[in-house]
Amino acid sequence: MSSSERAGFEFPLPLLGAFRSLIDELHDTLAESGHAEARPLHGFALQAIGPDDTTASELGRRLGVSKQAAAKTVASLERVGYVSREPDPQDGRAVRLRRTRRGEEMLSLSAAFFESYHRRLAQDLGARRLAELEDDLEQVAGPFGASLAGLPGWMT
Amino acid sequence: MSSSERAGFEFPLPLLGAFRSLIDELHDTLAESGHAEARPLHGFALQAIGPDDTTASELGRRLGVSKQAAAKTVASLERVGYVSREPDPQDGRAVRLRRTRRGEEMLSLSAAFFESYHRRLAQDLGARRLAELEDDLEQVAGPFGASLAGLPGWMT
DNA sequence: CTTCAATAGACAATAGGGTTGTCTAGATGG
DNA sequence: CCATCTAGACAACCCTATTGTCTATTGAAG
Repeated sequence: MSSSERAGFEFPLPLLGAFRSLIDELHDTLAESGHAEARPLHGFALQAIGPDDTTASELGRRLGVSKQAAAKTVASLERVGYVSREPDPQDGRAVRLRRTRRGEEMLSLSAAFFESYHRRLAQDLGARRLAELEDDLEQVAGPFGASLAGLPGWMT
Repeated sequence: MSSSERAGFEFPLPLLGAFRSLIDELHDTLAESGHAEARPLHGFALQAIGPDDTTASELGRRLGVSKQAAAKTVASLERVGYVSREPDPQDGRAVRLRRTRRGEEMLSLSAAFFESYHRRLAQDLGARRLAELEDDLEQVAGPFGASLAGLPGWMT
């Protein structure tokens, strides 16, 4: 019944708020587990890199940013020890990126947090409501559901 | 039944994706209505300014950023003609910000878009599902539901 | 084998937006 | 009247994004 009172105006902010509170909570948890330097972008970039080797250019394409921007993200990842860079034996131009053990650990901790968060939601909302929430969100998100191309700077 | 298959991992992206696709669609619509220069930040800032006069410092407090950052946002708003600046007759230090007619028009167009988007969702999801979606999102968002303090730069 | 287009990545310049620190002018209360 | 607070301007600096330019290497076509 609350929705009949709600204006269309009030729909977007909770979407963003839910995302932010979720990610903020994740990084609080990560910080308590020895990953205080982790930034939200790191997790997304590490996932985009994937379990196998990649190049900075390819990462840029996956994230939808320029290769220069990707290179800077990689520099940040390397600085905190989440990614290693080694020359490509096959291609003299390329530098192969690989997630380090610490990078993998960060992703594992994130996955564990998301699972726990998910279980908490199932308790708070009920399994059916959570299932419907996820279905509806995917429908609303559409093809953007899995991309975060050029998020920083997107508002401005 | 799809949620039983879903990992906790897959929850955050649709939240962000839904928000982005919504805002992107809004700005496509705005661009077609003669507001091509409008940026997402403008809408949020104009709403924070409110229908009455405000100062840049107050805007900074409302958005949760420094007054210098707010001043730059105001400069951007003034550049595209969404806000006017006039000296405060009561307070010699202050500069009163006021939304211009064009700023109000941008907000009206946005409101109309959100209403239309909302109606479309009600059709696609059904009124009950939409109501539940909104309730659940607000619960998940928690106190962050209405704030966008320091969004740019938050990821990094 | 040589030439030439495409690619990886580095470097520089530029554009924003964020922050803190400093400064002046005006408001305010003891 | 003076001490303190506030608004806003200005500067310096950090960070990320962009485009443009450059070298080195690859790979394919002549």
